[in-house]
Formats: sequence, C-alpha cells, structure tokens
Amino acid sequence: MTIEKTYEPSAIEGRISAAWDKAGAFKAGANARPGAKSFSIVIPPPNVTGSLHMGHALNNTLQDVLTRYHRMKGDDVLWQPGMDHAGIATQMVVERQLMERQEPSRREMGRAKFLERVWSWKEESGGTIINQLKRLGASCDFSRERFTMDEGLSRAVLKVFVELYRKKLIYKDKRLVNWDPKFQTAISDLEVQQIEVKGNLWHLRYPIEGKTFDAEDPSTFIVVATTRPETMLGDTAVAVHPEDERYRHLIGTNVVLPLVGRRIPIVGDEYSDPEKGSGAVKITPAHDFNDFEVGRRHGLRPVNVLDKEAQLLLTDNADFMEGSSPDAAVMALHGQDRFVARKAIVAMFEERGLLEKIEPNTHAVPHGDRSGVVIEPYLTDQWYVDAHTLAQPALKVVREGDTVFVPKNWEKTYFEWLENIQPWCISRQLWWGHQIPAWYGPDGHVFVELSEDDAKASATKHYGKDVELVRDEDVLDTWFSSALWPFSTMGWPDETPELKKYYPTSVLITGFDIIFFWVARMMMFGLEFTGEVPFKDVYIHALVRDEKGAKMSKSKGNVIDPLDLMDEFGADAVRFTLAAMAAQGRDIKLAKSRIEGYRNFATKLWNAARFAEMNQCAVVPGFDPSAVNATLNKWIVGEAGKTIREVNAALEAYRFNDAANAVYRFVWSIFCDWYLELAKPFLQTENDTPERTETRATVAWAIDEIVRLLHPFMPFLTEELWQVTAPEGGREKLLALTGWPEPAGGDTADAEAEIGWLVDIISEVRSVRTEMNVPGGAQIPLLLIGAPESVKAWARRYDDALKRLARLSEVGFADAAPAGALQLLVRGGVAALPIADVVDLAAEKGRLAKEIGKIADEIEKIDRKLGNPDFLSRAKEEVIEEQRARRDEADARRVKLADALNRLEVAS
RNA sequence: GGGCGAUUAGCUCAGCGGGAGAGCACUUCCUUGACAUGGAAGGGGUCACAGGUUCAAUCCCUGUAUCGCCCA
Repeated sequence: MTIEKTYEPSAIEGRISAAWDKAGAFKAGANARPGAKSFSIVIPPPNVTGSLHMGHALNNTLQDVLTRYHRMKGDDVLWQPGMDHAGIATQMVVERQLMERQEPSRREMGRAKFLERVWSWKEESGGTIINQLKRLGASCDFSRERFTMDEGLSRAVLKVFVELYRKKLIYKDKRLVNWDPKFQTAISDLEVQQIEVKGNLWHLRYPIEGKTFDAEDPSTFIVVATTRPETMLGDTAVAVHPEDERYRHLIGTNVVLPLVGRRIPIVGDEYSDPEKGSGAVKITPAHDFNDFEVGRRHGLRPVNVLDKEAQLLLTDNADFMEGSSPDAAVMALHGQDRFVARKAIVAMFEERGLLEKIEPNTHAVPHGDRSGVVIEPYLTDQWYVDAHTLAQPALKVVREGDTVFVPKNWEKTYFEWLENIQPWCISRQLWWGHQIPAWYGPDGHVFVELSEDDAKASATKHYGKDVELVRDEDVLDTWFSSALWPFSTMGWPDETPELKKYYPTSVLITGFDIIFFWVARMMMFGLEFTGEVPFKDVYIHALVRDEKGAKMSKSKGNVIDPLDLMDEFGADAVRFTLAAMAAQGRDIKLAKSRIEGYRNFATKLWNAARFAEMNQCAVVPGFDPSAVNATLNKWIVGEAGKTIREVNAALEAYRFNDAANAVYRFVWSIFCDWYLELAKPFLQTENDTPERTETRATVAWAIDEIVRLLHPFMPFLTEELWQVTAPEGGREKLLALTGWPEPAGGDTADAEAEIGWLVDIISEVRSVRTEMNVPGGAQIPLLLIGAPESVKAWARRYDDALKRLARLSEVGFADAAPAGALQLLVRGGVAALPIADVVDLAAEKGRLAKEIGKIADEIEKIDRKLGNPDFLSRAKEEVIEEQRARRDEADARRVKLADALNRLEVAS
C-alpha cells in the first residue's frame, strides 16, 4: 500500500468507523484475554433530545481513552452507551413540533395519543447524539444501547419505587415545591437557576389594628418591604426581629391586611433581618420557602393565592376568603397573571397612601432552566424519596474509600450536598416518563404495586370488594431512572452475567455539575439495591470554556461546536486537544490554535510513516526489539520503553494530559527530530548492510509502537496507519483489538550516553554557528580535542549524521585546539571549530565571557549553600551530594571555558 | 454570607520543598531528497502581594488583592 502525501481525516474517518463496526470491535469482551479482569464504564446518558457539545466531546474522549487502553491491554471491557428520556425537554420538543405543524395540542389529543407522538419522534429524530459519538470515535458497545424508557429499565424503576414505598423511603407529602408555571410541573431545585434581576423593593404600609390609619403618623402602621407585592394577598403574618427596638412592642398585636381585610399577627422571629428593608417582613407561607418555615414555627396557616399557571386564584378560594373581606377591585384580579397583578396591587397601595416608597433592588430570582420562566414556590401534594436516610450509606462508602473521587477535593462537594440533603421530590406533572405505580381507591386510599392487577388485588382485599381504581397521573423525575443506570442497563433486577462481570463499574467519568444530579443518586440507589457501590472511582473533569474563560452558552454566542472542529481538523485532533488539556482540577479554555497544533502533530506522524515507507522500512514479523545491535536502535527501543511506562502510569492515575504529552514528546521530539534524522545515513546507504536491515525493521517497529500508544487518543489516524503499514498479507487484527505495547530491551545507559553525546554535540555546534553568524549554507570542519578512543569511535560511526545535521565539512581529531578556533564543550569534552578567519574573534570572546559569567553565578549560588553549616547539618545527604556534584560539574565547565577564552586571547 | 478553585513567559496552560517548563505567538535563518500543517537557532518570567514555617519556598501555612465557579 502507498501512503498518500497528505493526511486527510475526512477521507478516512468514515471508513475506519465502518471497519470497527463490521468487526464488532467494541462489543463487550472484545479482545479480552482468557480470565481477564473486567473494566467497565457506563456512559453518563445524554438526553435523547441532545446533540454533541464540547462537554460531551471531552467527557466521551476521556472515557474512550480509558476504554481503548484497557481493551488493548486485554481486559474484559464494557462501555455501556445509551440515553435518558429527558422528561421536560422531550415533551417540549414534541409540543413545539405540534405547534409548528398546527396540530392539536398535547391536552387536546390526550395522553395516550401524545405519548405515541413522543415515541415516534424518538424513533425518527431522537438520539442524533449517538451518531455524533460514533463520529468522535467513541468505542461504546453500541449493540447494547439502552434507553431509560426501555422495557427492562422501566421494570427496574417499578421495582425500586414499590420497594422503597414499602420500606417507607418513598411517601407522599404536601410541601412547597419549585413550580414551573410554564410546564405546570414540579421541578427539582437543581433545575432551578438563580438569576440576578433588577427589581424593586416595595415598602408597603400595613395599618395596625385598632388605630386609625394616618399616612402622616407612623405609629398607625408598620412598613414591610417585599420584592413580590402580589403575594401579599396570601400573607398571614408580619415578622419582626425579637430584639428590634423599633418593633418589639408590636409583637403580639395585629395588623389589618390592606385590600383583603384579613387580621394577621405581628410575630417575633429571627428570620427577619433588621438591616434589610424596613426590618419588618411579610410572611406568606404558601409562596416562599423561608416563610413556610416561619409559618411552621408560629402555627400560621398557608394561604395559596395562585393557580397552576401562576394566575391569581381568588374566586371560590376558601383559604383566601377565610376571615377576609376583600375589595371588589381585588376580586377583579382573579385569573390575572402574577406580574399583571403585581402592577395592579402596587397601584392600589399607592392610591390609598399605603405605598411608602419604591427602592430599586437587584436580587436573585429563581428561573426554570428549561422554561426560562420565574419559578413559583407552590404548595402541592407530591411524592418524595427520603433522601436523608439513603444518603447515610452513600456518605459512608466515600468516607471509607470504597469509592474514590479524582481529584479528591470533589468529595467535599459530595459530602456537603448529601449531608444537607432535602427530601427528593420525584413526581412530575408530565406525561412523558415512568408513570407512578400508585392507584387510588374511591376514598383516596393508595395502593402501590408493580402492576394494575396487583393493585386491584390489594384493593379488593382492602375494601372486601372490587372497586374502581384511578392511577396516579404523575410521572417520575428523569433522574429517578438515571440513578439506576449502572445496574439497570446490565439487566437488573435479573441476575445477569453482565451484572456479575461488569458491576460495580470501574469508573464513572463526569463533570462536577452532575455530582448532585447523578453521582449521589446513583450511589444511594446502587447501595440500596445491589449492596455495592456503583463505581469504584469517580473522575470529575473540567468544564470546557471559551478562549477567554467564559462558560459557553447559546445566548452569549460563544459556543464552539465540536462537530465543526472535527470537520476542520479531524476528530483525532479534537480528541487529542481535549485529552492534552484535561489537567485535573482546572477548567479547559479552548483555543483553536491548540487544536490546529495537534492537527499538525497528526500530519507530522503521517509524514514520518510516509518517510519510513519510502525507505523500505517494513514491519518484520517476529522482530525482537530487545535483540537489536546498533546503538541507535537500542536507544529508540529504550526511549519507547520509557514512554510506555510514562503513559501507563499517567493513565492509571487519570492524568490524561500527562499521558498525551508523553506520547507527543516521544513522537515529535525523540522519534522524528532525532531518531529518524540519525537513522537516515544508515537507511540511505546503497549497500545492503546489517545496520540498514536492522534499522529498517526498527523504524517500522517503532512506528507500530507509536501507533499503538497513540491509539486511545487518535484512533482514526492510528488505525489507518496500522492498515497502510501492514506487512505482506495484512494485519491479523484491527489496531483497536491489538495488544498494548510493553517496554522492551534491557539496560540502555550505554546507548543513552552515546546518543546523548551525539545529540549534544550537534545541538552545540548548531547553537554556536547561529550565535557566531556562520552562514547556514557554509560547511565547516569540526575537531574533537583530546578525545578518548570511545568518543573517536562514536565520531567515526556517526560521521555522516554529524556532517549532515551540524552542516560540517569534516570531523577530525586534534590534541589541542588550533589558535583562534571557536571552542565548545560537550559532555565534559572539548570540540573546536577552526574557523577563526571567517568569524569575529571579539564576538567569540564575548560569547565565552558571557557563558563564563553565567556559570560563575551558578557556582556562587551553590557555594553559598555549601558554605552554610545549617545546610550541611540539616539537609538530606543526597541533596548535599547532588549540590556538590553540580558544583564540580559547573566548575569543570568553567575551567574549560576559561581555558578556551585564554587561548583566544593568546591567539589574538 | 458559606464553600471550592485560580493567579507561573505576550496568550493557553503544565509543574513543584533543593537547578523555572510545554504548546502557540514573536525574532532571525533555512524551500537540503518525510513533512513549510516543516526544519534550525533565539529572545522573553522579582512564579499576584505581604508575612510566617524551614538549612532551603514558585511549591507548605496565614493574611490581602483580583478573578472564576458552586451553594444560600
């Protein structure tokens, strides 16, 4: 096969994907050695409505790096993919579609019909993200793709709900919830976003009972400050701080609620902050979480004044009417939107002289993260999970190290949240989701069972006769089913071979924003139902931000689409960039220039492979790297071994950036820059020498090693190279299914000394040449001064490489440097460039003097240390030794430099 | 208000109790037979600030400043 001149990702990615697919390369257990230990990851299931963004790209790149690494190592690997059903988001998408097509609305068509539409939407357009993951190169076992609404997963949900209900860990309760008036459902407080809004603090005057209200006489009223005047219709108290001198005497008296006429008490409660507003605060237990608590403390009744759409609910509202005599103007507000009502009520206060003042006020207002509307704390009946009880084992396993967070500091966040966890509201007033398995009898008695038949049976037993049952209309929070994901996807509640082999999973990889949503909940449910932690490690990765560090968001318009990047630079470059920037504990600020750089890296390797091919470097079956003879080849075998060890260690510790950088450095700075350059003379001789044969084989071997090491990061490019560099008869296996490299060769210290010398002398000559302005094209002679036999042998062996890379006319030997020659120090030896006639001797003297100055500074620094008795007595022996060695080395160098300078002085 | 994190080269970031690093950008040179998406050589940093611990601090501790995130 011939390698094309340029590497074009778009031309090969699809083909490679298809090859993996055809070979079933990602199936669970593919490439597993007999008796291999298992390695499993469940994907954090993306929403069925989702499409790939940078966060997904990072998250899945990291999962894929680990998955491919373990698969190549021969572990029994499962990467379980799938999606969640995203209750609200999906319903939104389908409802929007109905609207656009001017079809009947959700409510018009009814629940059954609507759900049919959702399913058909899912079949047609859901899950585009799965294909995008394939484009990214994710090596999930796609044959096992699961969906939280699958039959099996739904069965798991039912079982969990029923069992928790029987253990009294699920119950129904009337509490305040975060109510989304747009979707008309409860949402989790994690789905609520606090947004800073410029609003007002309205100061309202509440007349004190028994006094005649007089706007000029402050003793006749009390001023309360509020950001939500419309809720005053539901006020059942005014709270002041018990220690507040201004109001203490009023505690126990009443005010008459304006517009409504309800008599409500003034209570003393520390919730009221004397510093804020007027120091007195209205209490509306049915419409504020804090007020709800105050109400509980003082036995105040909650009065709900809003309906599900957050419109005023006054007519026929018994709670509201009790003890009230509202104005007709107020009653006219029935059915008005809360914000319309706000204006109207403020206007009424103003008309009556009850508005003290309006103060501009910026404050945080809760918004639904999906709907974008202001969330209303709302008093409703909902189902709850006793999260506090379930949290205890989940806290314990992390404290005891059964599950480890990486980086460790995220454990704090996890603890923080679980320690203060509130009852988890799991019911949602949606249609799309797992309908709650609760049926109500005619008297409202509830039967929670796995099926309607079971519920009927229970009801018959309970009532002593058959009765009509009505099923609870609500569905469960999507996170309820997601929390079962690590085991429900493996077939739980059945005892499957998958569960046995792959559960608990090895690691969960996710972003920190999902610790509450998901990690903690999986942990709670996993422990409760399987008795084991769902994962041994939790790797928390960074957030991907834009170049300037801002969070990517559609509204800011700074979103970088990973698909665009893949089009432009190839999936491999995008993946490599993300992995190389995934340092622990830090966000990723993504700059395009970085991706471009790694695209160049891919090209570099591609061209190296092309060079190898042009030089007949073909894979030799059975090649043994530990048996090579040429020092240069021993050296690259040793360097490859070091890199393999580095990459292994980094990946085992989830240090993705270190792993990526180690491969990068090896490929570019060692293999391309030095090994191939130094190998050229051996490869390009006309004669069929043993060195040529061995070097050709070693180059091919090294590229194989590189391609394997790089595969987890750049799967497409490497798989392609693996194919195009295949020996006669092709490769036995796809690269994805081949073995992970292992370090080969023995002690390479000798090879390192030899090649190290070579590299140093070339670098030194190049450096001096530039500094002395020797024209690039000029070939100059090099003399090794007083070199020992070993060095002379090296010089002869690499004569061609030396001349070529340092641009020398010849390499000779001498006992002393000729007068006026440029002198350089290489690994303790001296070399000379006898070109006094073409360079400026004064400049050379300057160069030497500068270098001597630098080294003298260093020696002085070390001397100061070594002259310190405290240092000598307290520092570790090896540190002192190291300093002495450094000093000796520096001093020897200084002497030689001084010598060189001296000789120059004599010559001139 | 509580918590977490950051502050290192122009930019993006590694690193770490004893010799300041990478990539990109920049300067100069090189179209030599893998690669100009390339090669070679350079310049550039009181490691935010102030104290403390230590023989030794960019690194550990405390505080300050600035920025970011999460939770109230």
